[in-house]
Formats: sequence, C-alpha cells, structure tokens
Amino acid sequence: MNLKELAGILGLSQTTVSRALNGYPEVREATRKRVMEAANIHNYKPDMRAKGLATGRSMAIGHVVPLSTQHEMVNPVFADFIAGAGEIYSDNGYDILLSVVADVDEENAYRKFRSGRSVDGVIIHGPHAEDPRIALLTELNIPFVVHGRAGDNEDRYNWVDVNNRHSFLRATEFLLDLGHKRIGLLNGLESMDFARRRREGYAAALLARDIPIDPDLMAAGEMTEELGFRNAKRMLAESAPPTAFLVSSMSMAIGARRAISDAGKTLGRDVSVVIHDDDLSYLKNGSNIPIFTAARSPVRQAGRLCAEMLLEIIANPDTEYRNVLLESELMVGMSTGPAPKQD
Amino acid sequence: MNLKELAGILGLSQTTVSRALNGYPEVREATRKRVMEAANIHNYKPDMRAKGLATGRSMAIGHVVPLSTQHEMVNPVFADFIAGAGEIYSDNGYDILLSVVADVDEENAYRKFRSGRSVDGVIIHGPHAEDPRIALLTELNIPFVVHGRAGDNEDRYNWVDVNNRHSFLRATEFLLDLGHKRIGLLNGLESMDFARRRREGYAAALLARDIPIDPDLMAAGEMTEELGFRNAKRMLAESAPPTAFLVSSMSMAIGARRAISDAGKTLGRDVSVVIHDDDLSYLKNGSNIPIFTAARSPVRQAGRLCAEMLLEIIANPDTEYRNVLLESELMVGMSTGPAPKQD
DNA sequence: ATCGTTTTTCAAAGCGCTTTGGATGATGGA
DNA sequence: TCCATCATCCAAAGCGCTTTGAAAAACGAT
Repeated sequence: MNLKELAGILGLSQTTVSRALNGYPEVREATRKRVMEAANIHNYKPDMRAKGLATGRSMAIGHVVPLSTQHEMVNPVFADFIAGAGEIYSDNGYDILLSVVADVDEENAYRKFRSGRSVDGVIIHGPHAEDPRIALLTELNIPFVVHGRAGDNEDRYNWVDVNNRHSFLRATEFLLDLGHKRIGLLNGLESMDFARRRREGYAAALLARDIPIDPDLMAAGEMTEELGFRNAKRMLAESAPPTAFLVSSMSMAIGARRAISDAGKTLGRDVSVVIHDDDLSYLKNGSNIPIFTAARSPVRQAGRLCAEMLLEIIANPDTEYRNVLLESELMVGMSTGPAPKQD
Repeated sequence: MNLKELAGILGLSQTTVSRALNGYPEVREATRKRVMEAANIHNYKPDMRAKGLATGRSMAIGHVVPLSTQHEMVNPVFADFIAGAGEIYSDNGYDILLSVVADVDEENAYRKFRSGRSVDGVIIHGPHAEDPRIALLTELNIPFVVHGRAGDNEDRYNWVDVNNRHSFLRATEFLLDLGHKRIGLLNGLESMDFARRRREGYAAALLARDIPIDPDLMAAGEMTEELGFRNAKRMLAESAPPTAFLVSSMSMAIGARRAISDAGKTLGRDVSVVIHDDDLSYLKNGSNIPIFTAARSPVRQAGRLCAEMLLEIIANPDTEYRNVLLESELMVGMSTGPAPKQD
C-alpha cells in the first residue's frame, strides 16, 4: 500500500492525502479524518526512504560504535545511554542508525552518514582528551552533540557532561575528611577526557591538603572487573597500602572489592571505597542503602539530555552552542568509614 | 556531490557512472578505473535513501529494543551481541537500525520497519517461551533470525541458540558429582525461553539422581546484582541452606558472592557457584583461571552467527530454515569445590 | 568495403514521497 | 451582478539513484 494506491481508493490526489496525513492546513477537517481512517484501515505507512528523499530528512540519529582491535571492549554504559536517548527519539519519531566499525574506519563512517544522508544528526560517545571527531563533524556540518567534552574549545560545540573534576574532588575530600591519607585511584584510560578530569579533581584535593601524590597509587586502564581487581591487589600489596580507593566505575569496584576481600580485609572498615556510579540498570548500586559510597550520575538521564538537545538543534540549527554540566550526587553507602588507626 | 554532478565532471552518463561504481560488467575497465578515481577524489558516496528507493534494499538490519515500563532493564548482553553482529554487518556494508520503543509498541515498530521499508531484515532478541513476534514477522514476510528459541515449532523459523537445557543439566551434574545435594537455582525470568530451558536442565539432573526439587531453592527474576544478592541471601538464611548455586548470569553471581561473603562463608569452600557466562567484555570471568566455574557461551560469537545467518537469508530468501545449536563450554574455576562435610 | 556482432555508452522511465504553482468552486462585499 | 478572497483540491516537477531499451562505436569476418 503506497500513497498512490491510497489516494486512488479515496478518490483524492496524492497531494491532498499527503497533506492530510502530515497535518497541513490546506485540507478540510472532514477530508483529513476520512484520510486518516483509510490510512489506518489499510495500515498505510509511508516509505521512509522516499519520504527522506523528498524532505531531506531521514528521521534517524547516527551513533558510531568503534570496535577497537586493541582493547576489545564495548563501552558498558552504551546500552543504558541508548535506552535513555531512545526514549526521546522514540517520542519524536526518530530511530537510531548504528554503525559498528573498526576504529580506524570511524572517520569514514561519519562521512558516509553525511554523504549517504542517512542521519539527521549524530551523538559522539566517549570523547578523548583531544578528539578529532569534533573538528570532523563541524567540517561535515552535521548537527551533533557530544556526550562528554574533549579538551578545550568547550564553547565551540554542543555537549552534555558530568562535572567529573568536581565530582572526584569532592569524593576525595570526603575520604580525606574521614582521615584517609593514602588513597588509591582506579581510573579509566586517561586518554579519555572524563578520566583525565577525574584525576585532576583527585590530585587537586590531595594538593589542597598537602598530601603528596604517589604514582604508585594511581592506575588507569579499561574499566573492567579484572583490571579493578589486579590494580587494587597490587596497591594493597605495597608496603604502605592505601586505606581507601576512588574508583571510576562499578565494574572496577567489584573487582576492587574482590581484591580487598582476597587480602583478608573488610570493605568499609579496613578499606574504604568511593565509586563513580553511572547507575546502570543491571549493576545497580544497592536498592536502599548504596553498597558503595558513590558519586552518582545516571547515564540514562544523560542519554535523554543529549537526545533532547540534539533534536532541538536539528529543529533549530542556527542557535548558540548548548552546554549542560551535570553535578553528580554523593550517596554515602556502606563502603566507607573512618581511616583505620595506625598500629 | 551527486551522481549527476560526478557524471558531468567525467563527461559520462549517470548510467555508466552508476554501473562503473557498482561493478557491472557493461563498462570498460579503463572507464571504471577513471570513474572510481574521480569518485574518490570528489569523495562521492551515493545517497542511501535514493539508492534504497531505486533498488528496494536499505542496507540496514533492524533491532527493536523494548523499553519495558515494568522492569526498567536493558538487556545487558545487548551491547556485546551488537558488537559481534556489527562486525559482520560492517564487513558487508550494513548498518543497524535501532528502534527503542515502549514494549506495548513493539509490534508497531516491526510494522513500521516493514512498511517504511527501512530494513532488509530483523533480529529478534530475548525470545519468550511463547513469542508473538515470530508469527508477526512471518506474516510480515521480513527475513529474520531469532537469537534464542521460542517454545515449539522450532523448525519453522531461523534461530541461533545455546543448548541451555543441556548446559544447566551438565552444570548441575558437575555439582552433584562434587557431593552437593542442596543446590540453589538463581535463574532469569522464567517467562523467557532460555530461563525455562535452564530450569528444565537443572530439574532433570536432580530427578535423575532422585534428589527432590525444592521450590525454596529456586528463584527467578531479572538478572541484576541486586536480585542475585537478595535471593542468595534468602536461601542461605534457610534452615537447610544450599551448599551450591547455579546462577544464570555473571551479574547475579556477583550479587550471590556478596551474599555468601556477608553470610560469613567462603566462596568455593563453604558454598560453590557455577554460572552461565556470556563472556561480556567488561565483566570477564577472570583472565587465566575463571573466577567462577562457568558454562561459557560467548554472546559476541552468537551475534556474529546470527548476523551471518541473516545476511545469507537476505541474499538467498527461499532456502530451508536454518538452526544453530551451540554447546556451552564448562570451565572449571575457583568457585567450586566438594560439598562441605555435614556436622 | 560491408554487414553482423559485440562492446560501450546513453536517454529516459521509475522508485514513493513532498511541494510548487495553479485551478476550481464557494463566499461575500460593493 | 461582478469581482476579489478564501478554502480546498490537483497535476506535475523534483529528490538521487538504478535499470530498461536503444543507439553508437568498435570489431571481425566476409
């Protein structure tokens, strides 16, 4: 069933049927109603490709997922982010066009989006400290929103980000206030913008209290359970082991907990842990009392915000750059306590 | 830059340029080369919508992600499945069209895929024991592959599944052989086909050894850390607590481990745990020795297989239904040991 | 040189929609 | 009664590609 056929059945022109369906005013209400009903009965839905060709819009948002050959990981927050963004897309009739590509082909994926006119806008995930994608998309003139930030020039593109620096600064202070002096940092890859900012926050808090920064207490890497375990284990085995950890993700913290427990220590008593919590739906940080004391910032909400922002930009291209900086919420849970007395 | 312009530059007709670009034989090799080079130089890429309109193909595979209002969870294996499938899609020039919809609108999403001609095929995720989507897609005549199975009529559609029944049967036997008699089952929602089959395998193994099935030792629910914790905790608090758990996912097992540890017991000594391991990239089950003894079946590999199957079906519509039944691999790790002697 | 083949190229139609630029008829004020 | 106005509808062009059917060019054989 296509427009022509439907128009035929109704004894109307394609023009009128199209207008009736798309809510244009040049059609009598009675006619519109008749058209709508017929469309329903015959289950008519427009061919999106033809519609796209004619209108110039594709009603899809592009997300590129780079599959690195080196680190085999898919960003674990991706599913929840998409769920959040998807809610908004869905409400507005948009779909997601996902391009999974080897990371070396990422640039080409965006170019294909552009030339293929397959998407109306793009969301950038996991920005690095200096991220070439921003310049690329600006050049390609595709509307885009960055989930996170990338280094400087923050006012030259649209982004939604968590105040990672402040979040980790405050979390560090929280541990310092509890008397901890040796605080380990289990961070994400510091080529990532967010991880770099977190380290800055951590370092700034220590410096402000004249606590030396010990490189042995800082680890950065992929945020897996395994790596959380390994790095925590290594630090705990040092001559002056940390009494607290600041951990960049729930999955790493689970690994850290395993290491703490393997070392015969008790979480929240011998060793405190504060995490950044993206509030992933399948790794919730407890129901009432948080398992881990956490700086929480729901990634799903970030997804919603990014999507809303992007759709606004698409509808309204020539406005100022938009930036949203979210503050995390510090939730005190059961994984933190006063620094143990020294023997 | 569109075809017309490119043809203009080259002094050729659109026909010839199109044919040169798409590898048709009716064009001189020298001409083809010239066209290809010009296309590269001018960074010409075809408008996918126009191409789709003309060819009837969209070079996209549809995946529908239902956002349940009741259980707020996004399937955590989704990201890894997509990564696997995406590799194959990517190699063949396909993208993924993701439709995130409220679960009540799921049927409509598939109908839109069909009428909007936005996808060439579809993958069904997380099939329920009786799943209406199979009849729907069959009726809509969209090529599709099910990741999993749905109840009976297994030979009437295409699927890739893990032999969940056998996997859990064998895992249960493994525990029985270690002397465990009271084995708790922490399962996924048993409206899901895979969970039902796992329970069957578990039950069959117990029955074969004349061990009564105790409903108090069986829990089914969403596969979150939290629920793994709660259900394990409840069972451990019983008068005759289990000495082993069979757990349907890594995240639940992490919760179970927390419950075991909270109960003052030691994993692998006082309480054994065997899990189903989807081998998710950010929740790897250890690097050398598995943390948990596990029936492993990489979901990423399943994604690849589903995608390959679907693309074959699209290229070759009128072939027999294809079914692939994967066996999981039992990896003995550190979470299992002989049943503790009774006092 | 001529004619039938084969190779190479092209003009134009068509995919299903939107949108421009009328056309038609009804309405109402002078 | 006549003409301007407005509401309603339509025919046809156009979006950028593929593909059909035909023409032009090149080639080989006679």
